[in-house]
Amino acid sequence: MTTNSDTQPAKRRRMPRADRERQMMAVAEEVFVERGYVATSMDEIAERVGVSKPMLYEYFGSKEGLLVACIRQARGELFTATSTAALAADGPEAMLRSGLTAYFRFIREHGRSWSLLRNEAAVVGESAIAEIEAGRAQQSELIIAAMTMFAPQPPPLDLHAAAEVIVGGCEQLAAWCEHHPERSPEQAADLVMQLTWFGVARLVS
Amino acid sequence: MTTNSDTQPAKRRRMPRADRERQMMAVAEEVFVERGYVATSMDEIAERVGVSKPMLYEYFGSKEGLLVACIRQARGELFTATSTAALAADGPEAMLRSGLTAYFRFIREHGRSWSLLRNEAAVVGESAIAEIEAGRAQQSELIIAAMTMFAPQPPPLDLHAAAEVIVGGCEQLAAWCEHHPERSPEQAADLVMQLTWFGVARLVS
DNA sequence: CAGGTAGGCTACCATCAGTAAGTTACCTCC
DNA sequence: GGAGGTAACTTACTGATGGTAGCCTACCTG
Repeated sequence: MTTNSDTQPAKRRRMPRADRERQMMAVAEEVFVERGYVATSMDEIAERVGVSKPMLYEYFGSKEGLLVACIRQARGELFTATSTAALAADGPEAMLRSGLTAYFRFIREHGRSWSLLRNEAAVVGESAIAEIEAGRAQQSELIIAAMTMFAPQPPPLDLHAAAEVIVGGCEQLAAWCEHHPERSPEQAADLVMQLTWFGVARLVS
Repeated sequence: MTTNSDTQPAKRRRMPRADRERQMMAVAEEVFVERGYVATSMDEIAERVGVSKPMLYEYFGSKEGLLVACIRQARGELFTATSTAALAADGPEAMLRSGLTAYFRFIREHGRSWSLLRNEAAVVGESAIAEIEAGRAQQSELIIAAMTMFAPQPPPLDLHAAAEVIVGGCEQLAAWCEHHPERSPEQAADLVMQLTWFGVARLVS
């Protein structure tokens, strides 16, 4: 059952490291989401990949390392989505709105895996938390950069703090939206704009 | 070493269940914060309490149960702090500001344990996440209640969403403030007010 | 002081993260 | 087309740890 040996060509083939790593991460993300980090065993991931456990350790070092790799990839995708959207807009208000919209769209599409990875990270220890925090910092700095782009003076410390509030607020709002699917990503972005734009505009005026 | 039997009076004494539970939770919170949830063993908690492992299972059912109990207690304390502060103020703006200030003060004082418990929760599975979410919902409903108190019509759905944003934003800002100790709880509360009050006021007008 | 009960213990199991040491498919270079 | 090096891969194990079964005993009540 595990090895599909009914047709001879499907024998487990060797695979270049990069490909195998991608495959492992895809399977790992799936299983982590399905079972949760603690309840997931490395043996199960290995079995689903069709490979033996030491390979996972060869490539990712530890269970935590595997989780961190999954998080890092997800965060890279999220950052690509938001920064692309933001940079395509003109003017600070449009940039913030575009970035927010892209954010809520991304979360809606990758919602399950994203929230799981975000949540499960903390249990692991230092490195996974650090990875999550790095993701938030990335989003926060994107906001700061976009806002500062039109207000050349160095950003006030309050802008950093405000960016943190927005990032945290969006995260929570995205989670809330999962239970309120009638709210579209655009509406969510609009609400954050209505709630905070007045305050942000004053900081970058 | 484990049993301090050098002086005869210090023999391990039996203790009523409620007291023992409190003691266990205090020790567990300490160890969870110190090591992180995954790296903490029930044997270690039991040893520090001065009791054997099955007692922990007798009282809390599982490692997860113990964590959930710790989180629930912390969340109760936080809610007491914020709701007391908010209800002592008059007028929606003062209420929100008081609640926020109390929140950031509480986090600053119980910061380590709070963030750890919050973070570590997710790794466990359903019930710990649920506990954390319940805490956020509690704060969010407090905000809604305080705002609605002066705007008798039923709260618009946007107010719910806005409350979620504020709760999430405060959480993130509190974490950020740990790395920026020059910012006082009052300043943090003030920043959130400046950033969001305009938007909130429009919802409850 | 009998004796019930709640608090407590020892000793164990099953699972799972992580590792050591060996095997083999595939590619390269003669 | 074969030698042989290397990277992919395996089997078989260990130690730690969450969780449990079954027994013991301190303390209180009568």
